[in-house]
Amino acid sequence: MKRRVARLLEVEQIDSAQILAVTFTRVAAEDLHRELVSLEVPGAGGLHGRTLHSLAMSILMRNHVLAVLGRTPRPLNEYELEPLLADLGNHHGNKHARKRLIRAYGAAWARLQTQEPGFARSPADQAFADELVEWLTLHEAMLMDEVIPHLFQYLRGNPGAPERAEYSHLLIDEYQDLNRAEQDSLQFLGENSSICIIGDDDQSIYSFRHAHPDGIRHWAVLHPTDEHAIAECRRCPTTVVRMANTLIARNAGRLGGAMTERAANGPGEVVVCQFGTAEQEATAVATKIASLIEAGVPPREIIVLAQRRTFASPIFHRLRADGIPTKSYYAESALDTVEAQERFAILKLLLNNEDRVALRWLLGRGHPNWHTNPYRRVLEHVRQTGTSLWEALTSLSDGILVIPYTGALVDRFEEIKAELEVLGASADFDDFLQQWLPDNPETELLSETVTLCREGIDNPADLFGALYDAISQPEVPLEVAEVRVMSLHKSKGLSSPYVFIVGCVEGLLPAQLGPETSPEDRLAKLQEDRRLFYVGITRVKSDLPNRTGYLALTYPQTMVASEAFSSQIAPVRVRRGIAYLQPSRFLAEIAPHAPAPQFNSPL
DNA sequence: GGGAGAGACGTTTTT
DNA sequence: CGTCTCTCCC
Repeated sequence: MKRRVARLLEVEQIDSAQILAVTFTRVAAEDLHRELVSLEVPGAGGLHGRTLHSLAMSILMRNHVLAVLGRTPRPLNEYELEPLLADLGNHHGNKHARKRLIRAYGAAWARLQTQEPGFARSPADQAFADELVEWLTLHEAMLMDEVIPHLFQYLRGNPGAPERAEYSHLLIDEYQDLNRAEQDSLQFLGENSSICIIGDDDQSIYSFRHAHPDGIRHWAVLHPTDEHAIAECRRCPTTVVRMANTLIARNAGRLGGAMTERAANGPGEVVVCQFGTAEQEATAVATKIASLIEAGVPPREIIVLAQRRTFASPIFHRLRADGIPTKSYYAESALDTVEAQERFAILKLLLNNEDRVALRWLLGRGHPNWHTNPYRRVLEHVRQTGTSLWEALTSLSDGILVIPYTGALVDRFEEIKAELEVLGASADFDDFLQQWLPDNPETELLSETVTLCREGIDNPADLFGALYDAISQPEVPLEVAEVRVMSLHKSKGLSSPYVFIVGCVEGLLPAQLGPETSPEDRLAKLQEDRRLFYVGITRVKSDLPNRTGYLALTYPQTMVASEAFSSQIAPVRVRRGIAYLQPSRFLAEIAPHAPAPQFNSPL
């Protein structure tokens, strides 16, 4: 991608404004920009990689699309989904089903690669969408996921949109991770351009957001294409390439064939080891990492991949305890506790009484059903009279307005209002901070974030802005110095000379599926999990001349049953609180090229 | 609105 | 296995 951009700029003399480079993540976008700058090609520094979401948002804002629809670009925080889900009511199915519907709506209802995006596929879907949009409109907010459906509708409905003719060259990275709505939106943006897509169907691992490998597989069938296959695996040791080839060969409909080994990389070292318990597994991994570091391996060259937090945490804590610099990518968000969420909501409401989502969250907080019924009554009044939520509640509180069965809600409102008054009366910013966020172990992470971004800030509005950015768009350091502990999903795009994959057990890799899952879905998910494992093992890098690459695949025989259940790992059987596990079938699949498994031995 | 009891759920993840 | 969610009833 980088080299193509360089060629367009340098050889073909294309204006950088005519080139659109789209990436899946913010990190990839920053990465691309950094690489382009380092190329020292004239104009390359002016080209920024963009995520599809940021591009969508700027197109929608530029064209006042949301304003015309009566929508407000106030994004919902993750935790603010709770009252929304409660208010939507269970005639749409249980909470789980409602979440799934929100996700499908965010994919513009194209759940499958073969489905055309843009319209609900059933009256039930449509009814759900109507209710969802009504709630969001009334609460003057939107879901992050709505950006794509809105972009798609805008581009489809406006054949004359300037954006459809803005670019002469489109470059799209990680194409296999895009769902149909995203693919089709990009198709509109590039309808008069040369399009270059980059991706690997064997690394498609985002079906939960309705991205399927068939998207990239069908590309060349639908568009005249000049294909460039990259067959040689330049990164991995030869043993790993062989393992990966036999593994992925079991998947159907693949675009490419086997990867070619690069003999110069050397065979590498692969270890497969079973442990009696998950605890022993964690200890062995941590011990091996400690000895590697002892031997002079820089911590940043070691990654530990765990598909569940429950496998990641003990290793992370053990390494930390040993004084080894370690970073967990499962790290908690500052808004993980209800207490922190409440502080954040109070701040939002203090800055804007009309922040209806914050107010709705605060009104329902702590109640099993979020006070759905009384809230619905108040909302009905707001809807009919066109007053604001804050005004309606103030009138109720003052007794000017009477709505039956809303007593508990009004009591709660008065508490909130009283707290806002106290905060509004604080003497100065320090006093305000003390009042707003008193010391509390439950809000410790939020306090830390406040400390981090407090510099130069002397009012609540700026504090909120800085906090919001710090929480929703955390800085990703370009250079890490630590051992990294992360999920297989997060590891995509990384490579490292030392890779540990822990918890390689059946029921996790591949994952357990619900009893209702259809045979086709089962097969599709099995193949996706196989790709996930494939992504994991191919993170190993031969870093010659020093290192030929090390991969450890480990799995426990038993683990604490409650942990297995709470992290959706299907045990073979459970006895006295202990879950018994079987090795991942993927280990059997790579067996022809992998070493024989060891038991309880040092790695 | 609250309590009791039955039943479902829990994960990975991007913007 | 432990907790949350849902339904039913008062």
